[in-house]
Amino acid sequence: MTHNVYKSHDHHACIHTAVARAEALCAEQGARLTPIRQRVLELVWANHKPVGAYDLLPKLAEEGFNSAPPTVYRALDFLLELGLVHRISSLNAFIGCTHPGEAHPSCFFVCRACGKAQELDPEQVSAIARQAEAALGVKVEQQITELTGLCPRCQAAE
Amino acid sequence: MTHNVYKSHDHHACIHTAVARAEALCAEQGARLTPIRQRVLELVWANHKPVGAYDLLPKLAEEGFNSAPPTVYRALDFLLELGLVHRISSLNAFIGCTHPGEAHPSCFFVCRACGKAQELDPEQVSAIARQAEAALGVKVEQQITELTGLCPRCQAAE
DNA sequence: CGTAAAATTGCAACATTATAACCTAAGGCC
DNA sequence: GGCCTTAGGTTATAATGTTGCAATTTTACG
Repeated sequence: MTHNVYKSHDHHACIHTAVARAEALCAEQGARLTPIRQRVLELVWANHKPVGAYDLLPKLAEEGFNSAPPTVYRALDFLLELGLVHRISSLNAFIGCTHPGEAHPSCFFVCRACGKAQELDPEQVSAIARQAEAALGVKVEQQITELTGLCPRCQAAE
Repeated sequence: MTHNVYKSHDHHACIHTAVARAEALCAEQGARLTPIRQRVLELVWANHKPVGAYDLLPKLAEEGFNSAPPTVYRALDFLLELGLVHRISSLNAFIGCTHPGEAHPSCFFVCRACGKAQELDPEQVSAIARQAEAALGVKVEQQITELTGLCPRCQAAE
């Protein structure tokens, strides 16, 4: 686990790092990190909380970007494709990936009180896939794990 | 793993068992398995494929049940509450639980070709929760794991 | 029983999330 | 420049899920 979002940290650096990694990955893959795509990535990284596609629309509009649903979904699809963001299915929301570039399952803990999401070590999650493959003969192509509960701070606050 | 949905089996028995377990669980908990709720459970168990809420509406209508969205969502909420069905978030769909009554995380493999879903042993999934709790100090309340890929039959067919 | 409270259902409208279809504009390449 | 591919703009619509309230049924209990 590279980082713990429930501890205080220089969040500006998180955003900066995410953009730098995106630029590097796009250069490597011959993909274009256009202004809309970059801005959507930054907005997804605005805090460590999963963000809905429709939450992004007004923010893009404020900044003079086009902001119809297809615009933001296309940007999100692009970022998902490159592994720069993950989708949290149980929330219909999106969150920045902390280690893009390496193929890995999506595995998050989301605090139900403060909403912050922490990406988890995918090793154990991959083990589930390997076991399913061994037990059933299936071939796993994608997998997600989503945990919900209370982060340390919100447990204390209750 | 109690059962492998990718092998041929007497599926009529699956439905029958599911209803019998539901009746027992409701009796135990003082909950009411009304006609709508029972029929929704049966329809969810119609095959081993996750079913969307809106897929159920016309089937209920055919049989003379009321079939507005709230009707089916209320029935599904009831069944979820008792752990008789699980929700597959990545598909916006619902599927019968193979071992209701025991609190356990939702963990499924879904074949992207035939659509059949197999519930998996939750032990490894619970281990992920325990590790997250140890590493981050969080308290896990709910968790889901969803694997996608190809079942043995569909691998052979490709 | 009989009545009050609780649970369930019917119903209409609406909110949220996501996609389709079709066209225009911009960038890459010979 | 001319051609192709990718990206973005625009409108409409599909798919999924919820709210609020009234009517009804069931249960609890004296």
